[in-house]
Amino acid sequence: MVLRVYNTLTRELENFEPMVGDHVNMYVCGPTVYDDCHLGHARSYVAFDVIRRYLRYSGYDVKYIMNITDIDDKIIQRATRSQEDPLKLAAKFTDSFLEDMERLNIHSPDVQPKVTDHINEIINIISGLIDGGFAYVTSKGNVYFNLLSSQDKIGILSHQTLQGLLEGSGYRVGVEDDKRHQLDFALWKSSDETEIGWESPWSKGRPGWHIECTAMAVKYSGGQLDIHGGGMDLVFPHHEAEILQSEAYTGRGPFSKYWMHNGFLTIDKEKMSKSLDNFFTIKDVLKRYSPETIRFFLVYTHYRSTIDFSDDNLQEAEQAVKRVQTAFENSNYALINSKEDAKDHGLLELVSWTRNAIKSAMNEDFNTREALGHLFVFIRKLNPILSKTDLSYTSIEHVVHFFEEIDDIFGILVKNNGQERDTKISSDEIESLILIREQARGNKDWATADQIRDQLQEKGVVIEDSKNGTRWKWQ
RNA sequence: GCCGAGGUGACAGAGUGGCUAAUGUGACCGACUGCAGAUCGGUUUUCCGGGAGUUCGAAUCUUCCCCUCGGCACCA
Repeated sequence: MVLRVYNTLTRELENFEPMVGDHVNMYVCGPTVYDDCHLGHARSYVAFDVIRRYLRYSGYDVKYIMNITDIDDKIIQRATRSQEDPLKLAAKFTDSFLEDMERLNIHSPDVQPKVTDHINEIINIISGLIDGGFAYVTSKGNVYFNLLSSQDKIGILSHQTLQGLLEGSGYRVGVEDDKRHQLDFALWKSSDETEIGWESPWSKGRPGWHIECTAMAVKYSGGQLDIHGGGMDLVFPHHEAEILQSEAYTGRGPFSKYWMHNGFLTIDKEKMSKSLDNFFTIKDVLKRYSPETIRFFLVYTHYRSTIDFSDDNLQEAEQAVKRVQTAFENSNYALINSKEDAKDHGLLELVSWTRNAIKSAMNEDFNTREALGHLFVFIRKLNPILSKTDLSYTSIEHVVHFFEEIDDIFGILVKNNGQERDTKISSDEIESLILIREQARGNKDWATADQIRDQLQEKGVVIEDSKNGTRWKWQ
């Protein structure tokens, strides 16, 4: 089976072939840490987390790089307003971001560089660009990329002509008057006395918006990436600027072989964004839904499609993910009642069929929706088998491992089973109450049985009777 | 203006030339159960925006039209 990936560069599904063997250099644009991340960020980072996990699952040796932009005009503005040190503000929101990522079960990148740790690299690259005639310094100490030096690459990713770009940006003419061409973009911005800045050959200043990604991507990939990802809104100008300046600097192309972009998260069919002020932070949403529910909600739609945020959709996800988790719990429970050398009931074949179905779905540009559809079919067929009393240990164990295997890709099962609980009742007490209840049930003393069940319920213990006996779990 | 994505059942959302069009959620009915939970079956479901065309055959290809959303130097 061949993995196929949609490439924004060519607007086509292409067979995925890394530049060197099985090694994949993957770079995803991380956050600018001037505020808490909202659910739109989560959408992007979860999407690429799944892509990265699937690549690894498929046997690729993935180096996953995600930057943190911890200096930028927005950070400066925010810090000025709240009279904080910009770097401290950035550090605070970096911590907040990392906490969100962990809660959403997003694996840490292999490298997570910060812009402020790479000012020297940035300065060196800008110097290289100036020396090569790709950038120029102005009398104000700003450095701009000279767009006309790379005319053949303008519009390479956005698929726009220079003329089209000019028309679109027409009303913004004259914002910075020291540019030679209105589409030239800043590599270095000089800071005034009150603003934070670093010494450079041109001025005390700070990096422009796009250059930091070039600096870090080039440093950690060696110059060329296999995959560069990010939100759809970064295609232009951010990613296009990266291509121009990176290829100008390294003299090599392509800067990235595949460009992947995730679709937006909308709310009431409008893009969720800071500027529209219609966003929910990840922390807001985590107060109302479990991390697994949120992840499932995000993964249950193909990464390039738009997802609409609504309580209805979150509640659907909550129910759906519960179904998966219950099936996993029930499989673990079935393990207890299984026997050596008992019947397989077609489980091995079911697992292997499902694995293949999920792989073919994922190989088609990471079609998570279809893949999870296959998982649900698996669960529907699995459930009746789990209630059988003559199941083979080996087969059930296979099923349990299969859930874990698939979850390495999606990350939606509850992980913290061993978590200590703040409870007023011990497992032993629960077990003995269940035993008493069993006797009552044997005598058809339903009143006592129900009373015990209610008693346990009050302490957060859920009782479930089945053919294989009574089981309990924390609510 | 330029560029792009999309319109599939109650809702969400796959499928992109060929079995009665996945899957999830909801609602209703039934099975199982002392009851509950979990689960299973059935119904809602002959649902592919509209017209024309290509084809033995179209949700899928071509063309025209209608509608929605997004990008175009703040953005995941």
